Amino acid sequence: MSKSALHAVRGMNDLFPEDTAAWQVLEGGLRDLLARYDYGEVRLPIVEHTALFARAIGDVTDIVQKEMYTFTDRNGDSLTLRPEGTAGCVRAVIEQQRLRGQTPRLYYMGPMFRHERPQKGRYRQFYQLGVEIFGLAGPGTDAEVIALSSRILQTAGVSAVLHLNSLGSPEARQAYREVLLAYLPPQREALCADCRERLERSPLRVLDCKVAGCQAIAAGAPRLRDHLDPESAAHFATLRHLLDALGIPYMEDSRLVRGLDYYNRTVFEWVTDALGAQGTVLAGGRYDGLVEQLGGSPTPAMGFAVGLERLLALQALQQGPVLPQRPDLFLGVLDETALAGTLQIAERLRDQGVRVVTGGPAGFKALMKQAERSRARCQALLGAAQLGGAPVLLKEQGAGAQWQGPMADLAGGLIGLGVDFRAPGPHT
RNA sequence: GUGGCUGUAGCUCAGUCGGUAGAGCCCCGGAUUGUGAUUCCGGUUGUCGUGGGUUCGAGCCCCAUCAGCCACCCCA
Repeated sequence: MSKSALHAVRGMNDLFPEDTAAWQVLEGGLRDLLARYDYGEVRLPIVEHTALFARAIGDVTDIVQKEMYTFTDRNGDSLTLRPEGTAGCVRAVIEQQRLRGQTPRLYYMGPMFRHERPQKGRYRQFYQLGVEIFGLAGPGTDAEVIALSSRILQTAGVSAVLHLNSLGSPEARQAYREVLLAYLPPQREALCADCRERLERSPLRVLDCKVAGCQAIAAGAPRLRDHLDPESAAHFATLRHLLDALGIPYMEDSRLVRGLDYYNRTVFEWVTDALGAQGTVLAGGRYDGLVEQLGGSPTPAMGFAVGLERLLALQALQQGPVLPQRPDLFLGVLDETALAGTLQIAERLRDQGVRVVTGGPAGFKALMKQAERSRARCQALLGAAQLGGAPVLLKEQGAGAQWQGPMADLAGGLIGLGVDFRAPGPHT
């Protein structure tokens, strides 16, 4: 395809009702769930000043170095399409003074942008649910947040494995980094090319390299959990105890190191092997230093993000497809002269909550086909005769149950056929 | 950013040695029919991803490019 105005930008997808049905059901379920944990929605800008992401995420991370959609606006400011949500959310709570003696529990759902090569489970515009809680430092918060993350997967009807680790305090992490830098360089030649790079930038990442040779070296490396500061070790121990008490199984994964710089202490990921290479469905952790780093007063915080495409992909795999809602009634117009009357009837039925789709004017057979394609529960065809008072034949599609009566009683006919349009829907 | 595979009708795909574009499904109209099936008749399927090049002639060969898929990297 040529790079024309008629093509969506690479890695950015169009979603039609076949797809959005599952999205809407999921989003509705997630909002209900979040309300039960007393999280409130924030709607934040999709664009922020570039410097915010550089400062929050870390200058040397891949996201900042090569994945951001950055542009200069008409004022000459450097702006960036958000590659993740935490930075903007932290900026907002500082700027809007939400941290004075308060402990906001916030969530957001929306698109994020990263300029990466698209593949399964990875897109340049992708959607995340992000959850953030501020002002609470205790392990009970970590446990509750992880419990919430577990319920999110449960709400989607999805199963995955929880990986859990503690990065300790920044100081402990720095000290451990030194330990690693004493252990790894002598074996430099045995490491893969990528890991030799990592030695400079991010030695902790060598630990979760997939190359066999590196894994062997990583297995013999000093472990982070043996180098935690006492407070972090106690925090982590309590957290594990609480998770046990909540009945949430986890896998301690000492090689779990999140990619963003701002994490400390608890980090966790829900991982599946069913989605190919992009197995992380939900991930997050504690970031006690970030608020202060961005100019706020010192405030502990934690949060996580769920990749909605990945969650839905896993759901489709484990639960099957979610079908769009079916209309209750297809109303076909047989004669041009019946058009106005049919539209009036349709409007009246919609007043009563019936999901109505109309078709025509068209020939008899064409209407039957349209009715079938509409997936409506029931169908009725109206011509001049029916509008003139002749009985209307209401049929349940597929099943064959029928009702016959005056046009004004169509709603009653639907009820007679077991179509309960009066049940409150999710949006009433 | 790197690599492998793939782009032909709305969908699934054929297309031989380089010789004017095909099938099935779907869709539309009609016949038959008991208000949708079956059967039958007829009809539209199209920038062969795009742009160049070679050639008398390119869906096919060459180059470039775009897109999709998968993996690396990284991440949700």
